[in-house]
Amino acid sequence: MSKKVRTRFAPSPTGFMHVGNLRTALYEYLIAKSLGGTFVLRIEDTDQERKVEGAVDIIYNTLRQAKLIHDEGPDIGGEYGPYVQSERKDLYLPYAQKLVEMDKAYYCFCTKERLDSLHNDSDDIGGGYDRHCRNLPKEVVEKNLAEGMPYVIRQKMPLEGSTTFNDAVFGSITVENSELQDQILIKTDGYPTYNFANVIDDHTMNITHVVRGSEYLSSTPKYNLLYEAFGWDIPEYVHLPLIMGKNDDGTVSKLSKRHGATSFEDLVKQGFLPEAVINYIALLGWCPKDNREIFSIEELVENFRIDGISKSPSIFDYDKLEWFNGEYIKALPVEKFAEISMPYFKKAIKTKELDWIKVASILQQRTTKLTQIPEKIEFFEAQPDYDKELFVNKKSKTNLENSVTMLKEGINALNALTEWNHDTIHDCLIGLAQQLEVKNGTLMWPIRIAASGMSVTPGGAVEILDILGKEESMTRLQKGLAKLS
RNA sequence: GGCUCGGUGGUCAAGCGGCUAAGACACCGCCCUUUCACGGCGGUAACACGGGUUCGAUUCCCGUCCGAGUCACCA
Repeated sequence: MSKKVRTRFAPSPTGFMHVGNLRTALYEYLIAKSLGGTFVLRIEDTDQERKVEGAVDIIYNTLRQAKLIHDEGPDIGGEYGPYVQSERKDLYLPYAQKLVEMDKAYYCFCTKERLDSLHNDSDDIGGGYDRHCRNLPKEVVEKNLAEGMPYVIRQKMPLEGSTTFNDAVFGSITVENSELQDQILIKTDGYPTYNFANVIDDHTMNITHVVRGSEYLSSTPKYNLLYEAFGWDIPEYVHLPLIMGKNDDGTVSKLSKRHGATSFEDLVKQGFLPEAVINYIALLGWCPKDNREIFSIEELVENFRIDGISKSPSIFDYDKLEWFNGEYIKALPVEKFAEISMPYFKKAIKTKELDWIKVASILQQRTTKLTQIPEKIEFFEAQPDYDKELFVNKKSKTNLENSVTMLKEGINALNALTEWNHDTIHDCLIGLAQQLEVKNGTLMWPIRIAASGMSVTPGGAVEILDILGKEESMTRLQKGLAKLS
């Protein structure tokens, strides 16, 4: 109850933001903010071989778009910097050496080749390191070191006993120490491994809640042993259930490329709104007591509770995401919707000058993904070559014969209009239907078909004529009439 | 394979010893309607299995089965 809550998001700059990662970031943010704490961004780039150019910018951009604003980080600083592990490189070795002094770690001079053969020899999986260097005489170690022989530093796991730790979502977990590998702490290149750097950084940065995917559950005892060796307080562990994808054969596995878009950027590219993505993944593994579904990031902060996190893995459901996206799209002011849709409008409409607000207003209620837009409106740009059978519709009571009449009458009536807008067109057509003593659909159907050339359109006949303008409308209606005669 | 974790409809999930086992997505039907959609109403569909504990188990314990994660000089 004493310490101020601090969580950290510690991604590796791999070049894209997996939704599982993003969800971890989200929960870290929510835990910190819901408890009045601090959210820290730390870049874990200890793997020099996997460095990707521009990857850090992707992290910043994603966090910004997702509205997960960090309080400390490489770009804004803070009192626990530096926040990039490669810039902290010199920090780790002394801790590892201290562990060696305490006999909790040791130098290992085994070559890559020896390790490889070790893995190959053991036919059953799980051979691991044979602890070859665990008890090298001190003189040998010093001699090797003096000769500049490459080395790693390994953690010296207890051979007996067991280690128990507590997790906020999974509860108490006990593992036999004999199961634990003498994992590497410092690599040959001098960089710490992820596991080691994590412990050192989390402690020196005063992190109170270690939040991460449940794939780390089995390595957590090793962390505990490290904390205990140093005599440090053990943080609160919060392991999150994994996000899975459904395979074609019905099995499930960790969400990956073959399941569809898995990165935040890809999702956005596919026409999903950042808010919708965040809202959806927030509910993947967490549930409020009242089972509400629509949450802004601020509302999530208000309602988030760690005990609402579930243990079982969940499958990423693109259908449900799409539903969320539709809800968010519908909730947008039409001007805003028009603005974010503009790139998609332009993709379909290259020459015509349309009233974008009107286009947006007929699209907004029926769009669940922005990428659906172009195909829905391309008929405004150019009419597709349609079959005259489209004029036949049972429900509207239209056929090839009466469509001719409807079109003729419609053209005459519309032609007489001096003002061309939604209301005048609407009143004109509705009035005409009454006058002809036919149901609205019987008149509207052929007109909509002639105007669009499509059986399914966003908006009805009136909206389409309005957007098309009088001149283009009349041309299309005449063409439709010609097609029928 | 060892170890660890998990198992409520197709999916996300509520439930935390007693309920006709919620809700949402998807699917189906009806209504609304100038198409589609939106919206409204309704429907199909679940406690993996076997033992205990208990007056009573979806809920607690054990076993089985199934699934996942992990066993790297990757994070």
